[in-house]
Amino acid sequence: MAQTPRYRFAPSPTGYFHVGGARTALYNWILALQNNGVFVLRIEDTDDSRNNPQWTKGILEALAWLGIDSSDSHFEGPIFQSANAALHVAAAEKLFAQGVAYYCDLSTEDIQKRAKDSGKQGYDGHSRDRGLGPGKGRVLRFRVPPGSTIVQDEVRGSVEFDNSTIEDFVLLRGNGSPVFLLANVVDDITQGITHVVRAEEHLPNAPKQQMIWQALGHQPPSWAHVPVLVNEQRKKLSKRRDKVAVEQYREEGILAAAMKNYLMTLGWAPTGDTEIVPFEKITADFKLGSVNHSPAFFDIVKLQSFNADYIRAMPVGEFIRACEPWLTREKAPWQAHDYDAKVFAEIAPLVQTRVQLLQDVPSMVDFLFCDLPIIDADAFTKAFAPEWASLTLIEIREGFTTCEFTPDALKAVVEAVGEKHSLKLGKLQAPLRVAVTGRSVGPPLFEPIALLGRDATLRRIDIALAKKV
RNA sequence: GGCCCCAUCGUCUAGUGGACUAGGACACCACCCUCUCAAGGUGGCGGCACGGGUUCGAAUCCCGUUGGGGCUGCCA
Repeated sequence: MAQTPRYRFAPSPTGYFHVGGARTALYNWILALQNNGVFVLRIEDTDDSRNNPQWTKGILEALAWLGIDSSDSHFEGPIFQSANAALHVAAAEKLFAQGVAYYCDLSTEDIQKRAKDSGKQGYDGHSRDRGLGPGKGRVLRFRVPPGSTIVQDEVRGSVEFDNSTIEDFVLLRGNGSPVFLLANVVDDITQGITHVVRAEEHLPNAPKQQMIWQALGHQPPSWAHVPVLVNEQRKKLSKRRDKVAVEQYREEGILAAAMKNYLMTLGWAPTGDTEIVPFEKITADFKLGSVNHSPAFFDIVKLQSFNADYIRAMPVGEFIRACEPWLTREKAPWQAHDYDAKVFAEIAPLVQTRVQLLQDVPSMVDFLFCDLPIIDADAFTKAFAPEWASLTLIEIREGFTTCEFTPDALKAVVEAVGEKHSLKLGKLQAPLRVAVTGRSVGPPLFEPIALLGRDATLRRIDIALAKKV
């Protein structure tokens, strides 16, 4: 008797894939995995002029990046809503035939005028009993019955709506096309959806849609409205104002695992005192009933912290592979033929603990692959300000010409110069670091210098000294 | 305005009437470690919106106030 639970994620392809959408998709996906159900991906591409196939492709790619795609047997789709237009219209006609819906010929302006005259907001049911048939410019409206509608919500409990506060809403536009409210329900019915898990902004739609389900002769699904994600102003995340594109975070070098983990800590938390946990634990622990009721701030700083944690936890080999797109693409700050994967592999462990985003990697190693380092002027000035700077660097250069070119030997040379001048290594290395790497901060110095080789190192020191004098 | 939802450190959360001196994480600060920067370690700062109930006992239950949010389209 227990039927397979069927969840769905139904984005409309009107822009970049939103992190809030990703979170909703994740919830549905996890629930489907957990209950051995099905995750239906439905692209709601009906008639909106904003739709574009490019966005659909983006959604598919972003979901796949998060591990949600047809390679898993729980996945079904994508189904395109536009392909089912005939079913939507048929359902509308059925509702009209039943008398549950009626046509109305009032224009938006007419309705506004009537509302203004009567002092009441919204549509007043003017055409309820006018017996109008279908016609050009006429919309089909749902006849909201008296009484009240109770929505049983898995995260909020039961929510009651007084039907008198719900106006007779539109089902079919004047041009005959179905609106979201209808198309969404008809698709859910025909696709056998049993659980609707979506963002809280849809809660006011739930009573209307529940009435459509019932009028069409079906048991409504189990509803769950999860809190929205907000920005620092506590407003719902918007594509216009906020940085919400999943694709963009991916481009910056956020790891899918970090994104998934972080998203799941918004409005919910895994059991125990640790929030960075394997996805398997999240899948095992997650419960709709324990989802928070209030909006959550999407904190990019914390996301990045999660990401840094995930980066550090990677085996080095995996880290090196993950960095590759940022090192070999045309955006890399060096000539392709100057890049040496072997050299990068050598210092990779040193950069791994120093980046939050994969896109931060190139600037940490560029001095190894560019002919000459990109000198940071401020850092240079500051490093060479002390009177001992040039003097000690000349002595270090002396040592470098003859010493063994290994990290330990190089360090010994610098330490010896330091002892002679009573300077700590921390201070003394500053001019050397800027001369060789162009910056005052970066990975430990002597390993990269050894990698760079004697000739290149001496040349950089000479150039810095010449510039100074 | 109307309808609906919500309210624990700055932020994300744990907490489901006694184990709460309210726990963890991010951020911030200090110290330790250290060739810079990180990482790591230790410690610190910081919260139950307010007012009434109920109860032997309330962050937890009820009511009110205040504050925030969502919706209010022939968008989805």
